[in-house]
Amino acid sequence: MEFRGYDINFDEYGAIIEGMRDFDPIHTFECGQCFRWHREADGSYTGVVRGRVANAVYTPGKLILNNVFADDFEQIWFDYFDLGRDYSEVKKAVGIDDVMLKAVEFGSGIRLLKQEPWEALISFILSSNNRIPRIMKIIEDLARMYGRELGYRGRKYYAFPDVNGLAACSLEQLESCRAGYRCGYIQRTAADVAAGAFELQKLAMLDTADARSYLLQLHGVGCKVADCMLLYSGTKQDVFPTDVWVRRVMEELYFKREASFKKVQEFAAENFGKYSGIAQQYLFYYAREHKIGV
DNA sequence: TTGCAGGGGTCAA
DNA sequence: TTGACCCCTGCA
Repeated sequence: MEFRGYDINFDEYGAIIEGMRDFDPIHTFECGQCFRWHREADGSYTGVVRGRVANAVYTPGKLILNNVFADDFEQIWFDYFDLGRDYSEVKKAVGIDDVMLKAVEFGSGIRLLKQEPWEALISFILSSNNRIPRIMKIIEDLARMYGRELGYRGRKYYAFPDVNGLAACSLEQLESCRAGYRCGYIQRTAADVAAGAFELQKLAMLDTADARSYLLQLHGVGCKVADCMLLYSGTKQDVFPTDVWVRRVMEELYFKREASFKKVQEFAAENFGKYSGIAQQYLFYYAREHKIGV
């Protein structure tokens, strides 16, 4: 069948997407934006998204999503993989100089995954002062303890716990996932969202500055976490999540001297505009793999 | 083996 | 602006 410009076929295993451009599973799943895709021995990736398990196999031009069928593809996966976006246009817009041209070429298969907002919020609260493998482990533990059980190919997987699932947990229960002081943040945020004191669905209706301010009301959410949540939930693309490491990379690649957080943000807004967040992904992945800013 | 510094951040003083 | 925070990792 033809679906919004893609040639998609379904068999008993799942979806086969032909003519897939601007996608590489390593670039996309291992650039630091997501925490629930695991590489299998055969090089494919298995992940849990919105309570569904899928296995992604990629060969140039063709993406196979095992365990993904027509309804879910249209309702979940098309948006999740940002398939409606023309990345050649993004690349043109952010390829402003030699540095960015190199970064874009190196990470040419990065796609911004549109993750479930609640999961993105909690995941990035957990990311504070923390490293990727440990964040992945904490999220996996939380899902195993408080998420719905799912099965695929004889293995157990777990959905990310919903708002009420986490709001119902005591601090002691949350602490069993060994997230340390972040457990208190999770508990208060879950309580605020469950009580309706904070409405996640409002974020899409606000402009970027207001959405960021709104998120900052939550306990455990500062500028970096707010920008990550907005970017990786697919809510806003004109943010440039800046942590100490991104700042160091920008100093090395662009400023050639110390630069403030504000300076980095202004530079991104002026040069990358509405695609700042995607530009950050290319730059960040390039810098990490080339050990820039270490 | 043990001990210690520091981490892709946030909060509160 | 600065230290504390929970836990883990890397390194001496």
